[in-house]
Amino acid sequence: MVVRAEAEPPRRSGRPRRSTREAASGDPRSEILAAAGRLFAERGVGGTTMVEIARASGLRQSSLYYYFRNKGHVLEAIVVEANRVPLRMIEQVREAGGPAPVQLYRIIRADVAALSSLPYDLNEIHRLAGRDPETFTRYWEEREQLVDAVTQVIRAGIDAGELRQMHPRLAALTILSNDEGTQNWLRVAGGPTARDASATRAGLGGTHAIGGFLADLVVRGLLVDASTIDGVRQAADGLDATAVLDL
Amino acid sequence: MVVRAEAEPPRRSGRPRRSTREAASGDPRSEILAAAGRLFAERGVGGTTMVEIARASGLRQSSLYYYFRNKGHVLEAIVVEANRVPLRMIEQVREAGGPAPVQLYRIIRADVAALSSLPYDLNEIHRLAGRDPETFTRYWEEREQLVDAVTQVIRAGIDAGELRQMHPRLAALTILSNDEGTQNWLRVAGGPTARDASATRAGLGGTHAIGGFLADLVVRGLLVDASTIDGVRQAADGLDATAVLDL
DNA sequence: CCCCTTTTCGAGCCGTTATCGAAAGCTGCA
DNA sequence: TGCAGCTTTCGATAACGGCTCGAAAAGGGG
Repeated sequence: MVVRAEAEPPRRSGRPRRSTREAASGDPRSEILAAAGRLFAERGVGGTTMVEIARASGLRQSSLYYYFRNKGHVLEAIVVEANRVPLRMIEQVREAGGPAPVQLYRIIRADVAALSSLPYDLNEIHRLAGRDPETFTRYWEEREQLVDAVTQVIRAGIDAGELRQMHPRLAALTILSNDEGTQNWLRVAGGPTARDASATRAGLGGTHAIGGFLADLVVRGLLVDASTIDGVRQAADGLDATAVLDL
Repeated sequence: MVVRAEAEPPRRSGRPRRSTREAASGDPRSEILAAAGRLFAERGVGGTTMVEIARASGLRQSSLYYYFRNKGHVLEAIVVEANRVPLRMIEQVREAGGPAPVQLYRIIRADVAALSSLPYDLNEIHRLAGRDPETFTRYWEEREQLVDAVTQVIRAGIDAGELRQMHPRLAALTILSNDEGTQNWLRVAGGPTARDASATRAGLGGTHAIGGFLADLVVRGLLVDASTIDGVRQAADGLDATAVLDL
């Protein structure tokens, strides 16, 4: 079986579709991804069948395999974005400069918001990607970059004497997994009763506020002088107000 | 279809098994759970089939349904323990008394260790339980108790003027999800390369050390006077050294 | 006009969950 | 002794999901 390459050379000829629906936009590959993304978000990866994805993109089930080797590869194509959004954000924050604690504060707050606004549950992805590292090489590479970036910010803070002495990578991993953990209960919302994120937000504040709480907590815990947290928060607020991070 | 009740009235008669293996211990129900537990731990829930569970407990696939309505109920029966272990631990810590920050410190450190030593990945459970709240009622109830308990500890700390002013439930949720997040990367170990928890521990310390790091970070972030963290840690160390928490 | 390439489809294989009815023991009672 | 009823196990099979395969249905170039 040969799978249609990602970078498309020729196009459009072939046997006509039985269903004409959704022939709208350009290439089928993107349409499949769009449809799959919607469905994964709605019902989770495990809860979505290839037949459903096919129907939603105007194809028959078996035609999907012309574009993707299997279901995992459909997911992979969607999910590279999951790490890229936070990566871009961190880059922007680092370029903006400023003291390490302020950078860290902004990173944490924005990361929580970014992860929470992903249509799918990052934990599900994380698990699936863990079970099939071959398919998800890109995912793991970019996650590693994420850890590296945060590690460097922390190291800089330690060197500048602003952050306490600690194992920078351990701290980075802890922070990132905290962000993911927070995303997780924002999504599941602490129980089956209030399942969607908006319900949680109503009770406890938006993702910005909740991310802010986490950032406050963590950065304060890392600071050499905890009392400087107020200045850090104000600086972060100022920067986030002016330079809107485009996610 | 009638499922054999959980509390067993009569027992043992019926058609003999084709395979005699594993007729060892008492009731089949426990044997199934034991086997399923092992397999879930080894290959994850999704990666384990009912045929495998059956074979491992000396039965045929269809016989499992005499004891459990479906695969989800097998999982549910195993997984109630997931919340009970931390619950018992928190109770012990609270009974031991002492300042709220110390209690919190001990709770966080022990929770990370407890979650990490679970044979299965709590995140997978969390997700499955979220998708099927009916089956997992007990799970959610006990998780709610967990949140409540931590909330109360925090509230006590605030009232005593030891912890900063904050939304106690928000803080409790954040802390618990951080523990879960930490468990998550301890398990997946930051990437597909070093997949088992021991590999991670080798690099960054045991679950006790990593839990300690998180506890340090979080409690310090919550303290009114961050400089008291050293006393808190020492108190916690002392208590954990003497009164060994039985998990 | 016919062959080649591209795209799509239908049929079907295989593995998994779950159901159903029957088989195979045991127990107790006529 | 024999048989009726209960409990436990099994085999067959339905339903469904992922994935493969070979062929059909176009368009384009010689």
